[in-house]
Amino acid sequence: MTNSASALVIDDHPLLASGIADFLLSHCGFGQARPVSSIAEFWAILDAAQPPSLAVVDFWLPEGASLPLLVQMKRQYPATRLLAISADDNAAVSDKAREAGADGFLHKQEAPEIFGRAVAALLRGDTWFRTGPFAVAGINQPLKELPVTAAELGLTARQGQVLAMMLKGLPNKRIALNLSLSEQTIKEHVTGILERLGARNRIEVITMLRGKKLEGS
Amino acid sequence: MTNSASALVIDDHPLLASGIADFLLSHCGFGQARPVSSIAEFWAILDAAQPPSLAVVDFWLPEGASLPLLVQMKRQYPATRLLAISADDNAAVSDKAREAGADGFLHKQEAPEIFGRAVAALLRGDTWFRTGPFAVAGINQPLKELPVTAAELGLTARQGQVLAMMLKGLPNKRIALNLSLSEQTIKEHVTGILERLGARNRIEVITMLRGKKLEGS
DNA sequence: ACCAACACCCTACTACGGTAGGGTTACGCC
DNA sequence: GGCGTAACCCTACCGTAGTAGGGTGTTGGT
Repeated sequence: MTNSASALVIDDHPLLASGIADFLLSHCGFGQARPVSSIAEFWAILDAAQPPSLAVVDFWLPEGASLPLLVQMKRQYPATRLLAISADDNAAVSDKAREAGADGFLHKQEAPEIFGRAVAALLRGDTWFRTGPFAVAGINQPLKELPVTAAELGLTARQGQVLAMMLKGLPNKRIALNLSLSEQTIKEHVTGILERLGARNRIEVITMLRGKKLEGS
Repeated sequence: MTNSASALVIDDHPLLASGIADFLLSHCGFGQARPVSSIAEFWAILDAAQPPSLAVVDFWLPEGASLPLLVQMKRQYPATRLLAISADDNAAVSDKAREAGADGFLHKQEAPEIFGRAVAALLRGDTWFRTGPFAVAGINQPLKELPVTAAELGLTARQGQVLAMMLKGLPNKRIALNLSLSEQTIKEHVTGILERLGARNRIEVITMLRGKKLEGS
């Protein structure tokens, strides 16, 4: 074919967008591959030029902008193949992308070889979504959690242990059993934790420490 | 200088590692820049060759492996400059990296130009950590949250509204005020939600839906 | 020897969360 | 019309969460 494929790669990490664009040029036979890192730039290029054969879209664009972007792309440029990419291995993310109109989805941590195969599949008109044991995974995938020590929060060792179980959603009674203490003692530790963290109840603590994980389980 | 700099780039996203390595070669005057995407490969290369001038380390390596990696690198190859990179703009992450021995830290979404400046600073022997208003930001940064609709969870519209406030940590009384309903009605909606999601209490719901965000605020 | 901090125990109380049972209105469907 | 469902209200009950107040023993610092 004389007409080589063109691509637009949008990711808020410019280095990754460049890396992918380079890969498309050097390994996938693309004649043009342009990396962009902002939504505005993305639409500006589309307005000014021919729609590309392929658009690679980061799923986690700031403010959840990727889903509406996919929807609008599908509506406005149905000929452009849409490949969504994401850093986390969550089946729900893949489903969301497909619902929004993506023709394919894969993880950023895939080997370049796999990436190339997915791109080829999309250009052929096929789709590319993982199925199998992976897709069964339910609501909750291991999220990345920043480790925090009890000391960093100004808590004693015991309070740290109690807090760790609180964050798992355990009620006082079960925490007491786990630590072989009376429920009352747990309540006092909880009161201490609330005071220290400036929370009114355990629920505020949980929402406040979302995404953190106490060191030592 | 006749001796050009060498680098080792570790990131579990091969395309990003390659992108960064290419950038070091083409824009930062590096004579060698090797991308790797697994810990094992990383140490294997270090064992077999001269320690590089620079190691670029993704903060969110699987299983939280990056912090121990930084610590051991600092101990074993103190001459190698360590640059940690991360996708999220959380001050706590930067602090953690510094504590673990990194000489610099920056976000993946930084412009390549900034990235180049940070690399240059590290090679000079300087450090590179952001300070300023950014660093003041406390415990919680906006996390990426996968949007979910009430319908997807099998909930009615009202239950969805109640659930959204539950996930913010609001008590029934305040939810009732916000919706101009009696507290009792809220309790019934909560009971319905618990039943539908198979949870025993609201805390289980919150931990179960960690990282999700109900659509429509 | 003394004091402060921590950890542990107790009783007693208030407030919030959640369930059960019973009742009203409004909407859409067969 | 009759039916189901969702939404709204009420009283009543029970279990958990959290506070207050008072007590014991241990540890580490001055």
